[in-house]
Amino acid sequence: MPSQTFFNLDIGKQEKLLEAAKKEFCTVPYTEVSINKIIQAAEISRGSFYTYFIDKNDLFSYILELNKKVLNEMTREVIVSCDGDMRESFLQLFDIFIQRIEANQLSRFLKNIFLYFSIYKEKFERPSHDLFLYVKDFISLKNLKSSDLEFVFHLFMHNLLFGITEAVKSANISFVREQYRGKVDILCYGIYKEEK
Amino acid sequence: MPSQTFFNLDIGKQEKLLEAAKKEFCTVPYTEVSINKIIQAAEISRGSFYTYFIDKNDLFSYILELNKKVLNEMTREVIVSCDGDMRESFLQLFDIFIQRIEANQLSRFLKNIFLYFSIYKEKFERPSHDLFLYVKDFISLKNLKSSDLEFVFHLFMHNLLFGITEAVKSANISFVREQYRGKVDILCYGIYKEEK
DNA sequence: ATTATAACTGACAACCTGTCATTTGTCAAC
DNA sequence: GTTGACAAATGACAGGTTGTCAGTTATAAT
Repeated sequence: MPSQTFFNLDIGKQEKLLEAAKKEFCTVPYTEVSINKIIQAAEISRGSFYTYFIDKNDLFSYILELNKKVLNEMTREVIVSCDGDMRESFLQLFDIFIQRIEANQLSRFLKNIFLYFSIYKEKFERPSHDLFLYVKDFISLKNLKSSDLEFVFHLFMHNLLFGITEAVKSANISFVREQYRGKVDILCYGIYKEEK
Repeated sequence: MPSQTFFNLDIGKQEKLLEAAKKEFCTVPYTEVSINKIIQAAEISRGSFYTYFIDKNDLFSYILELNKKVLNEMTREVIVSCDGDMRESFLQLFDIFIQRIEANQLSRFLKNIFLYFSIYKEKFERPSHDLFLYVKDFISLKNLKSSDLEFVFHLFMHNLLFGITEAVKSANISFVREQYRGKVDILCYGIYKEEK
């Protein structure tokens, strides 16, 4: 979160900095983002920057926060308009995003977040993909509905990784284990009571 | 991948470098890993390092690769021993990992990868958690089995983010859209044909 | 006009990475 | 034993980074 000093600035100056930052975050991946570049573009001194924000991550989180509000609001609205039905909500949410992408209403910054997210995902999903290729012929299709097997495999892996992570962190392993097993069954049998 | 020069080194020297690197990767998060520290610990010169590996990521990928083989092999074995049944396989995989964690057989490096993964996850799942709190009261439970609602919400969000990411990247949006809708139904109705 | 407070500055120390001209080691051939 | 050729190792260097802090400037209030 920015310091009070930052909020004391006149809006123009605040926005100039935020715009410069957004531009930089959109141009290069997170690790390569240079505070030098940002302060040059925003025409402020190094010292000033560090009175506003703790570090790069603080700045990034703040920009994310600004966008999050809009997204949160939108998500809630969609869910309400769908009478709380998750399936319908998430089908609609996707379409709304697609529409915005096509209409170019999705800010460059958000697009970049998604692409950044995608690089991040790749780092963890590429291994998962390799593993899938390595084992897929051994997976029995007997009990499975015909569905996107790789996707399903990723869900299971995702869940497994998450479970192990929790286990590494947690003291109460048997609790983590029960949670894990419950989630496996959600994946197997779904979350909806009846078929459509 | 390391250069041929690296493989020409005698095994002792190779391992000394890899051990130093592992230690460093286990001590600080990826971005803070310092090649300086590694070469000091491994007692090699800066120039040598750069003839062995392209950069930090190259080194990291290689160490990951060394571990991956073992994990891939294990996964396949478990799947085969479960006659290809995914549910049973993933239940067992978790238990095997837990066992290794408890027996301290899981290398410090792998543990750190999981913890590192967890920091990463947090960055993307924290927002999702906040969002969940923001909308959960509006979600209708009518059609849902009683199950871990937050987990389910994460799965939907995960899927949505992935779908949007694909849409941002892809040219064929209607294909991405169909895939997405299929996945939503997998989440809703599960992947197994019959209830247990 | 004086003072107190808030905001700003840029030089600085302490790091980092990747390069490259040069030195050192090794081994085969003469 | 000497030479030459190639592989490997070196560390100083250029050009970057971040975060700090003592000093300066602006603003507002008495």
